[in-house]
Amino acid sequence: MTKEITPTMEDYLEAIGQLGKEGQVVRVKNIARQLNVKMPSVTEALKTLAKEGLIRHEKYGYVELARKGNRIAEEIYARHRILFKFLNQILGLDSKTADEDACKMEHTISSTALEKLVEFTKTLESCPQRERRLRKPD
Amino acid sequence: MTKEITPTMEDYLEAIGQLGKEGQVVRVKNIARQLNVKMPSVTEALKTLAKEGLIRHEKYGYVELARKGNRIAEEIYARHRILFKFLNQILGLDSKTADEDACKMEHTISSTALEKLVEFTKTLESCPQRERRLRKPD
DNA sequence: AAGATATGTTAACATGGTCTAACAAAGATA
DNA sequence: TATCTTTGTTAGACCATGTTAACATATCTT
Repeated sequence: MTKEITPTMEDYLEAIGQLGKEGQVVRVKNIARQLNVKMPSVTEALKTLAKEGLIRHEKYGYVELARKGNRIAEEIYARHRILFKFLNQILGLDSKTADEDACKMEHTISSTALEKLVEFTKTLESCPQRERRLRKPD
Repeated sequence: MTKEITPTMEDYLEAIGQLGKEGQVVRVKNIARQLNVKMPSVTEALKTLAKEGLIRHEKYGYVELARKGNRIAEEIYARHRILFKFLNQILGLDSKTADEDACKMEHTISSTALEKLVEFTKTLESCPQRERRLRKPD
């Protein structure tokens, strides 16, 4: 166990986390819609995630994150937010594109880079003459 | 033709471009070493690329980028440089990590984000009080 | 030119992710 | 409760990418 988890599986965990957070019941159908895949793909993925102990899921039932899965989901989502903020607020990218880009980059950027990015963003925000860059993103 | 090209194929084109630029003869073995894969994977990839008209390659012979393949290789490499510069010089990431991260992100970041990043980097470079951030990266 | 070495290719297989079509279970409603 | 609708699963296919092992060609050295 504790195999390497793939970007795709990270996406599934993140989606499950998001849906759960929105108070919705987490069902195969919702996950499928969220990730733009068909239901059989979800079923398949859930099998994998359950095997790794990252979620709980019984046939025809709801889906829940296990402790470990939740940790990963949170982590990925945090990455997403950091990237989104940078792309949208600092670079001034429109929010749709910023979100799409964040979705892809959140799986590949190194932790070190991410830390630097947080630090950097913080510095910029407290920089008196940031207005040139920080004008309304969308 | 003009099918969607995958990140993996982009990597092959980029590697071929790099090796060519270094004056080296481009051979299967070199590409394999560069990309950390075995030779049969390269052979396979070259077949795909040739079918798409992106490279020229005859059995047991050298490899050359076709016009279209070269265009893509250059494009990807340009993305790489932009990302590397930002990660290394602006964020202060060590050059090894910056290179690795750039390698992955170069395939996924949107053109719009990339343009903004160039602009942003330029602005920062001409910013009088950038020294806090632009201290020796490695 | 002959044989040894280096390089390249093919074949067979594995993995991960997706899909469609067909079937199964659950839930809603008459 | 019997049936219809919605949701979920299974089976089977496909594509992209990679591997190892075996074979083929080229190149080098004598």
